Amino acid sequence: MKPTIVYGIGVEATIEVIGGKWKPIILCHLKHDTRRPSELKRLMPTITQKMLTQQLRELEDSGVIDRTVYEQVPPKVEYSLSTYGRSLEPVLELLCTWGEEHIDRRKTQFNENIILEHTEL
Amino acid sequence: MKPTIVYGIGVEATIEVIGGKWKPIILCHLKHDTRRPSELKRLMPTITQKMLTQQLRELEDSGVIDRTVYEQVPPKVEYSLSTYGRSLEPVLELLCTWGEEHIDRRKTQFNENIILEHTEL
DNA sequence: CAGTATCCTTTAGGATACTG
DNA sequence: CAGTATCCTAAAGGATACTG
Repeated sequence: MKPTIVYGIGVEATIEVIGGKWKPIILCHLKHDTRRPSELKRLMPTITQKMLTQQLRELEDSGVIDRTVYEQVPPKVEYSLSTYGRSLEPVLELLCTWGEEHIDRRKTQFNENIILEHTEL
Repeated sequence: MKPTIVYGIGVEATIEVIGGKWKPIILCHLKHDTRRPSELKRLMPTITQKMLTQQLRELEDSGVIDRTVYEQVPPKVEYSLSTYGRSLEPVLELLCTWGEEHIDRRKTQFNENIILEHTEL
């Protein structure tokens, strides 16, 4: 018999899947495109190799991303949202756009110096 | 001159405001209702007094919730989404519903024993 | 290029006791 | 009731070196 898990509200289950410092960012970068680890590293210059791999494994274990390995030398790997992971697209979209609007607000209301690099690789 | 802050993608700014273990849960409980600290504590039995106060302060500092103090004995305090915080409502709504659907999936696809207490106080 | 393994630091989070 | 203050632990995260 499996243990019983109790949640008080739906968002608790969401946090378990996409919570943390890096997962939402990784997922947003996979939102429209398949990405290689080296691309993700360039998109997130401050993430360490260890954290990148670790977070990608956890997202894979949760079933929201797919890992595709091309058997060649040098190795090539691609990550993408899984079929199930695509159900997160609306969530990720809102998380991104709210942040963009929040940045605008901080610029205009509070005169903060903020740069949003909308990197295209 | 204020320092320059650099973001790679919008969601990074969102995480700074609603990231962490407790903030999304607190905000979801404030999504439709004004709540007293004691109510929040009952809705989140596993949060400690310290974390509750701390997270509420941070949300207040970010400008997404309001704190209303009624000058009476015993003291009465109420927290609610601020005008600006209400811009988060669509985000919070999606975070909740995605979690609910994720729980359903885990129940039906993987036969996990999960209880979602949709507590009404 | 993609990933492991090890060790280390930081910080998020918790237990407990106390106050107006 | 709402909140502080102190101390402590666990977990998240990072630096570095190495491998197929």
